[in-house]
Amino acid sequence: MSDAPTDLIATRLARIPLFHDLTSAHLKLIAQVAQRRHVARDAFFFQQGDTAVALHVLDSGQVRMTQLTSEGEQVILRFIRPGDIFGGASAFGVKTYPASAEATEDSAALYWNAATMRDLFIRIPQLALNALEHTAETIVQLQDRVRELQTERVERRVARALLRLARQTGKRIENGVLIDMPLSRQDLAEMTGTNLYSVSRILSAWEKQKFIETGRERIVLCVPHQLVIIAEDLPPPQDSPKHSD
Amino acid sequence: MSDAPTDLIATRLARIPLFHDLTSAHLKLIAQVAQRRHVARDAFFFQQGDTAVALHVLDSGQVRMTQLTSEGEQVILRFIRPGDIFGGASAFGVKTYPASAEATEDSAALYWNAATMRDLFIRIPQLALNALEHTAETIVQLQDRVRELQTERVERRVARALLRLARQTGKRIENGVLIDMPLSRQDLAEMTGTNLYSVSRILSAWEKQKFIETGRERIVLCVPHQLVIIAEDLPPPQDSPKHSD
DNA sequence: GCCGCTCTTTGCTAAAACGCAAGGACAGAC
DNA sequence: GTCTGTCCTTGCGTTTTAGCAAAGAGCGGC
Repeated sequence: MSDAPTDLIATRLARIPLFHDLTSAHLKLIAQVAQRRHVARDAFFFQQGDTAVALHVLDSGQVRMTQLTSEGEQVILRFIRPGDIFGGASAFGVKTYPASAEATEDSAALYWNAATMRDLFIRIPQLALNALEHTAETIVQLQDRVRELQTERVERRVARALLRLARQTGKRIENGVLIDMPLSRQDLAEMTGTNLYSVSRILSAWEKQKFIETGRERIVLCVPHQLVIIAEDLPPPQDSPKHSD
Repeated sequence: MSDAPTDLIATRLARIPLFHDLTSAHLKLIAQVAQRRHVARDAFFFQQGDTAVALHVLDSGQVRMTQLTSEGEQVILRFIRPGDIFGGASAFGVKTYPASAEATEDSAALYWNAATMRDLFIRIPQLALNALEHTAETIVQLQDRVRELQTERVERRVARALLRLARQTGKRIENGVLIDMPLSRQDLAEMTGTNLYSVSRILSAWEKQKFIETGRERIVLCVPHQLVIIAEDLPPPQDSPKHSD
C-alpha cells in the first residue's frame, strides 16, 4: 500500500536541514503534498517582483539568486545547490519575491505553495523551528556580508568570495581546488560589488604569484592559504621563518 | 485573581507585531514568563560573541546594534526602537550573538530565554509564524542593503540612510523633519560604509543647497524630496518650477 | 578548420573615496 | 565665565576603484 515515490521523496527530504528531526509520518505528509518542477538552463524558477507563491527546495542542478537594480545592474545574492531552500519569502509572509531564481544548468526543484507550507508549519511545530533556524543563519550571513562590504577593500572581498565558493563547490584536483562551476569575471564582480575589470586585474595578479590558475570561467585555487591571508588581512608570512630560534 | 502586571504586559505585548493574532490566553502565558531588565546609557544588553541566551523586545529607550571588525572598525547594523525585537538569534538556534546591542539611552527590555522561547513556539504555532514573518522581512531588508552597498555610491547611500532614519524617528518641526536622536557624522559613516570625512563633506554640500540643516549630532531634513531624488538617482528637476502652480 | 561569439586582459585616464592635519564650534563641568 | 573633551569642517595629497577601448584567447557550430 505504501506509495513508493512518496516514500522515496520522504527519505530524501530527511537529509535536508529544513526537514531534520521530523517523524517519518510527518516526512511522508510533507512528501505527499510536494510538487515538482523542472527548469531548463538559463530559465527562471521565478523573477524578482513576481507574486511569491511557493517555497522551493532544489533537487538537482544549480540556481543563481540575483537582484536587479533600477539602473539595470545585477547583484548575485547567492548560489543554490541541491538541498538548499529558495523562495522562502513566500511561505514566510513576503508578498513578492525579492530576488530572481535563475537556473544556471538544467534544474529540478520540489515546492510547496505558501498556504500548504503555512499549514504544515502549524501542524508540525518542529518544522517551524527548523525554518526559523534556517532564516536565522541566513540573517547572520547577510549581516556578515554587509559588514564586509562596508569595511573591506575589493581584493579582500574577492578572496573571500573564492574561498566561500571553494567551500561550497570545491573539488580537489591535482594542482589545487577547482571551483566546480562556470564562473566568469563578471559573476565574481556581481558577487563582490565591483566590476569585471577590477576582478580580472586581481585574478591576474594572483595568477602571477601562483596562488591560483585561471581559464575561461574556470578558477583553481592552488594555494588557498594565501587567499585566506588576503581575506583575513593577515601579515604576509616571513620568507624564511624556519632558521631562527 | 488576575495578575495585574501580567495583564498589563500582555496588553502591551499585543501591540508588537511578533505577538499579533494571539489569543489573550496565549498573550498572558507569554507575559507570565517574560523577564525584564534595564540597561543604562552606553551599556550593553549583550555583546557580539557572547553566548546567545535570550530574545529581547525593547520596551523603552533605544538600542544600537553593531558589529566590530577584526581591525576594530565598527558597523551599525540597525537601531532598535520600542517594540522592536533584538537578540533573536538566540531563540532561533544561533549559538552566539552575531552583533552587540548597546543602549544609546537608558533602556528597558522584556526578554525570554532561548529554551522558554522554543517552548512557546511549539505551544503557540501562530507565534512561530509571526517570528518567521519577522525574520523574512529582516532578510529582505538586508538583501536590499547588500544590493545598495554593491551598486550605489556613497552620497546615495547617505541620502537613503537619512530618509530611513526620518521615517523611523522623524519629528515634524517648523522648518522640516528632525531626526530625533543624537546622530554623529561617525554614526552615519558606520551605517553607510564610509568615513566621517566623506559624510561631513556630503552634509556640508547639502546644507549649502539648503536641503538640510545640521548641528552637532543633529540633522533636519528641510527638503526631503531632494534627498529622495539623490537616493533614487532621479534626473534633477527643472531649475524653475516654482513660479508656476 | 574556420567563423563568430563571448570572455578576458591590460594600458590609460578619470572619478570617487580616503584620511591626515589643523583649526573651529559646541556643550557640559566646575 | 572658562576649561575640556568631543564633534565638525575643510584643504590637500594619496589611494583605490571605475570604466573605456582595443586586442587577445577559448570554445562551440557548421
